[in-house]
Amino acid sequence: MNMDKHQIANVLAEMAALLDLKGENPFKVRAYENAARVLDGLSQDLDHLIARKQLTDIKGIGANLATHITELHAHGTFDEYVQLRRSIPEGVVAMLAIPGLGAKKVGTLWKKLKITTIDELEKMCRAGKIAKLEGFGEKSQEKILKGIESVRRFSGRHLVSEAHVAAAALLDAVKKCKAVLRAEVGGSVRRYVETVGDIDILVATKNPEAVMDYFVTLPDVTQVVAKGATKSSVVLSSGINADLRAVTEREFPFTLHYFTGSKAHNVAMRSLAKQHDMKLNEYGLFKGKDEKRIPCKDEAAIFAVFGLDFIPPELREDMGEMEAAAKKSLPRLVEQGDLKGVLHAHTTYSDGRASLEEMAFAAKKRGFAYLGISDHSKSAAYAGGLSVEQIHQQHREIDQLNKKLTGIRLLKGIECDILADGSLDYSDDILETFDFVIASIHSKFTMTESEMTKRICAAISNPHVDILAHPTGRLLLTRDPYPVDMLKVIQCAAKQGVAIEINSHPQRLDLDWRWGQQMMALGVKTLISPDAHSTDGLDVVRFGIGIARKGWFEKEDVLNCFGVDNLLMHFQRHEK
DNA sequence: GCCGTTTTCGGCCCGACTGTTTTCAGTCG
Repeated sequence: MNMDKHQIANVLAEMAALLDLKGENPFKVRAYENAARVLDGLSQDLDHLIARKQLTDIKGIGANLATHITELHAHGTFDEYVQLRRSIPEGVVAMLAIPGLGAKKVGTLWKKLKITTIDELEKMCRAGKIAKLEGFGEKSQEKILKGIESVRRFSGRHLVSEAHVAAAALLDAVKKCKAVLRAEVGGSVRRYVETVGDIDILVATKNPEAVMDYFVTLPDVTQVVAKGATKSSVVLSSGINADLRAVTEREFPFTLHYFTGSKAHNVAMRSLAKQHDMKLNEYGLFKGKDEKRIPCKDEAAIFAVFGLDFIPPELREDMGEMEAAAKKSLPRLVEQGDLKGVLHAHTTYSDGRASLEEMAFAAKKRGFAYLGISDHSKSAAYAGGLSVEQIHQQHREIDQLNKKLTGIRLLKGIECDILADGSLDYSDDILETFDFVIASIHSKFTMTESEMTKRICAAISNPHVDILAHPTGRLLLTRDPYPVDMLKVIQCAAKQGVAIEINSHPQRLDLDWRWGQQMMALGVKTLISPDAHSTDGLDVVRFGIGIARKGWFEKEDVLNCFGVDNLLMHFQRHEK
């Protein structure tokens, strides 16, 4: 079986966990974790690298991992992996997901009490057997039970959209504490990762004790996991975990940087500091043997010490941002204010809840100069897809509204289903009548990767198609993406001059931002679209902006940062 | 496991909090 890089990354990450459980050298464990992360974010063609034996050119992949990756790519497995898996039950690996349990403790539970599933662990806790185990106690037992509950209830991850709302509310609440001088949200929320495990709040204060007392007694806190002098950890009513760190004002920029991460970015920064004979931690930057403190008033000053431009939080994934910052070639990331309009909105003509006119007003109210309507096409029967007659009717209504309305222009579009064979839902003479055509998949997800890739490439090769929407079909925390060779799709989009959407729906956030740099290298544009099914649905573009920034996109790469004339010209030129 | 303009061997980021211990290992970020 042939594995793609994400499947291989999953195996390597599992290897890391298995090795950890075996008590292997922690640096070996880290090497596997690191390789998994690198592969997940790899923009080059893996087949190509393997064929040319260039895997070891990638930082973090040496001779051994290159062999394993090559083996996985060709056969879907390798000897050491098979043996390790055979020696450790699946349920034991699953126990690692329980907060408070790491490899060492899980190893003890497994070896001493022969526990191999989370269910068994729960029974043993309830029977009071865990508390008697050496190194454990009553509190550990309690904590494990709570941990099991949280794993089951929330599987530990949350959509960044939900986390953002919760984090903003929490930050507001924290700022109301008189002892708080400065406060910011850090962590994966600040980096805009599509799903997050918890919320990190960083605070500057002269009185950390007062801040901690205040924090753990906020009304939204349902459980206090830990409370210390500078760090506390709680569970909010939404089920999201939140951590708070309190430091001095002098330390704050370093704390904010450190707790924004990512882990990989921090490791890179600390290594860089070390090369400069400095030490970087969450409290400061220190030079030489006598650890002379180097003051920095903000994050930009920290980067500047190493000759780096300020790296926006979204880019801090150790995916080339350090090199770009050193070369002064970081992108000027797109901002919400750059959006001139939006495309991809539904109305009552198909499955939207608002009329054309209501959507037009809502878009205008949000400061957009144009709104591209794209209801579902006819085969999307479940969503009230439009018949040819309904299309004509909608176009007449749009023409009338455009005469009547000021300050907003409606564009005629369609979200056209890509059928199983890669053909589109309407004939060419119908497709020609739209200002723009979005193509997307809503059915027949179970195809092989090569079939699906062929299907999508066929669809976007139709000269009427301007945009490919939600290219992987994923629903975060709910449905995996369908199998598709994104690199081939991007190459095909480049050839056809087709843009690939960043769908801003909180559950989609699809395109995956990890493809951004590759898209821009090939000159493929994107579209930050709301996929709105109501007037409020227009507001989600702010999540799409976050993902676009994370993907290194600049406003020049984003179609709806174009003025309406340029946009229409772009679509027309592309059809010729 | 990986890596190298000090090194092909000996490093590999660093600190807080907890619980179970009487000085520290494990976990987490």
